[in-house]
Amino acid sequence: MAAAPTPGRRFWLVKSEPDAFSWDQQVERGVEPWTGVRNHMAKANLAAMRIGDLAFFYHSNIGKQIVGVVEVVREAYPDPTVGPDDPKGAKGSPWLCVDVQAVGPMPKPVTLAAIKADPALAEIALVRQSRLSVMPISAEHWARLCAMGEWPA
DNA sequence: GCCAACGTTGGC
DNA sequence: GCCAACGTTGGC
Repeated sequence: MAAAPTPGRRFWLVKSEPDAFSWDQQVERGVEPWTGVRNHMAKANLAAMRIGDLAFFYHSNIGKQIVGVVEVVREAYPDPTVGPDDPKGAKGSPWLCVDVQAVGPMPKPVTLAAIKADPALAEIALVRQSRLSVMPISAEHWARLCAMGEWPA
């Protein structure tokens, strides 16, 4: 069961529309570059990720639930999907991506409805900033969400 | 399909 | 630098 979190390890949540990139695809590929983030706050969060950090994999729009856990295996580097004619990529610093590896599926996916129904989770960014696609999760919230999902580690 | 939230763009 | 218009995201 859950030992104390590794010191220094931080926790995140990343969103993907399963139509575009799903948990099943993440599992098939193992390691996958997390690309396409075009929001400065989300970019700052990518830049803060360290190898060994863990993130919930959340399906937005379809499912609206946490379906798995991934681990950061490569820290932030320039997003190769930014084209030279990308209006957002052309100016200023490049957009970033990280590589993540599937760790395992959430035994019991944690739905947005369940998260919203839990007063202890009322402050998480998933609820408060619904449009942010990469966000930090506190150790306390991580533990609670893991418990809700019956995550074995 | 609608709408709220919110980031971006462009006129001034 | 302000702010209205517009586009996008994502929940409902």
